[in-house]
Amino acid sequence: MDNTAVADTLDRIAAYLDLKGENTFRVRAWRNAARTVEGFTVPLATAIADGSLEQAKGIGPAILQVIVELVETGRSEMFETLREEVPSGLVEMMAISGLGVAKIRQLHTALGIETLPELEEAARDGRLAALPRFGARTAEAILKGIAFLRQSSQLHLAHHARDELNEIAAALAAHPHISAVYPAGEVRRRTEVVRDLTLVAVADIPPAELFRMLGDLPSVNEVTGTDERRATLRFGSRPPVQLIVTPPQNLGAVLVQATGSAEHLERLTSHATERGFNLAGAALWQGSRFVPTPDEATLYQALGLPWVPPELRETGEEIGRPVPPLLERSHLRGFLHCHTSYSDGTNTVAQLALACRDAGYEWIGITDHSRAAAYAGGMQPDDLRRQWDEIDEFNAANHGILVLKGIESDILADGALDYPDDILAQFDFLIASVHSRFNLGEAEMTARFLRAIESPYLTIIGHPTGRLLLSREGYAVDLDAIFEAAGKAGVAIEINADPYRLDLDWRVLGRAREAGVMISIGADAHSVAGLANVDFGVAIARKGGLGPDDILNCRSAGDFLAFARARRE
DNA sequence: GCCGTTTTCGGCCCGACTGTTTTCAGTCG
Repeated sequence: MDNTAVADTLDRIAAYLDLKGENTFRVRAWRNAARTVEGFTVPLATAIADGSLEQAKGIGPAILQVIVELVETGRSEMFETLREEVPSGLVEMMAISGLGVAKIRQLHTALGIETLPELEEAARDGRLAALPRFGARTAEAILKGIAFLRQSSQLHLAHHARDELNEIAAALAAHPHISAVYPAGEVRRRTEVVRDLTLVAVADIPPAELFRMLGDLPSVNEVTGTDERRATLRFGSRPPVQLIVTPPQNLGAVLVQATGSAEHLERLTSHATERGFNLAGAALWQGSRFVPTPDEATLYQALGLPWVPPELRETGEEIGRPVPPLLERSHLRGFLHCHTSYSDGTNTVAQLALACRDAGYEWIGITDHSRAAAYAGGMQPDDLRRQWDEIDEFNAANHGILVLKGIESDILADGALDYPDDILAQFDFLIASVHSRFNLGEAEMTARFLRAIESPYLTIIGHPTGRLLLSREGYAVDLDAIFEAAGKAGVAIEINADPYRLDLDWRVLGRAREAGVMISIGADAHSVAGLANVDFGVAIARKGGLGPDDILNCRSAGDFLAFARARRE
């Protein structure tokens, strides 16, 4: 079992214990252990062997034993027992906003509710609202929550979808008749959520024959919906994957069509038709002449068009336009937005800094939570002084990366930042984010941001809408008003690269740029493993058409500091 | 369940809002 699966299982154990009414600190211990496991950048088997797992904070004998069992055998006695004791529907209900374990337990005991459909029925027929401390509004909120959950369950977060596809692609690539496998669809276009998992395989035998052979593999549960070149495969309990098979001479045409979007393809097809081509099937034809397209560039070229990077294939308007210079990971010189063990991260300043150095960054901005974020171990003034001393000491030792002193300050309800100015003045830069009071009206929320922007110490606005993909809508806020104010004030706005956020949305990046806003890529890393988030931030910037000149992290440390200081003078 | 020590138990993450009550339990970040 890999690290992610182990972390998921630990979280699930925590949920079961919680639902059983266990001590909350015991529950929290399992949740914390899941976060610790996520923070490991080496496979857990390695961490078990070299003793580093045992040494890790939050991993005691009981949890260690379960992790070892999971890694070695893929299952856990404790987990299996819990799974039999607690109905799985109750765990699903924990994802409904407004429903916590206490209420779920009450529903279970009082009404015998064990599944989402049963919950929905009780919310509709009035039984739920009649319970003590429930009511009509709660029933309403739960129905909305169920609807949201249903919708979300059809979708995958980008990083989950990518991991699924990569694993299956690797397995398929080992097949003797498959020479290459490419992720396609939304995963390749780097959308923030993904509906369909699509792979393109290049094979040297007819698709039907290949599908038959794949169907005989023990890891493949099901091959369905077969037409002449596509089938839906199910590997074990994983979500279904659409596999499209092509000979090498049509790879370009097939990959373009498998990648989409529908709007891009529609425009591309009509462009082809106007020029006497036909792109409807699995290949490109010019009249009755077959046009080989061994890669995508050949296809676009045949149609007299520049190749379009997959991230930009959305509205169709990108066709025929020159491709703008797009951001690449290698352009980034600075790493921004990370949490250390001073607040809710799992690694030290030095561990994060050295990992960033090894990943090729020149500088890193440390941004732990400010004091109002008590739930996340927000920093008291004493903590700040200790961290600043630690950073000074680290920088004095010349480790080959510069550490900057930052903070992720809460934006309080009235728009004030979370420390007095004399403390704010001592940071090299500031990220400021909203972490509470989400349900102000749009006008009040917007005013809150505008007031924060007035502070000369603010450098970057963090995760501007507060959305959590597939679990929480962003709060109501006038983004364009914020763009305008930030652009004028010289305040940057973050693309939060946490794959659960990806906030700003790529669809609004063009408007931010037009308003003169600098964009920063904020990893929101809570461990060394979180450094990998940056890849998602880069993808979102590219989808929004942004290049290195638009991105604050592409500056040298000196230029970044000058950007922050310019506001204070 | 884990941690840390003035070690083998006591403390661990807390403050504010929401919908329900009519004083507060439950949820959230």
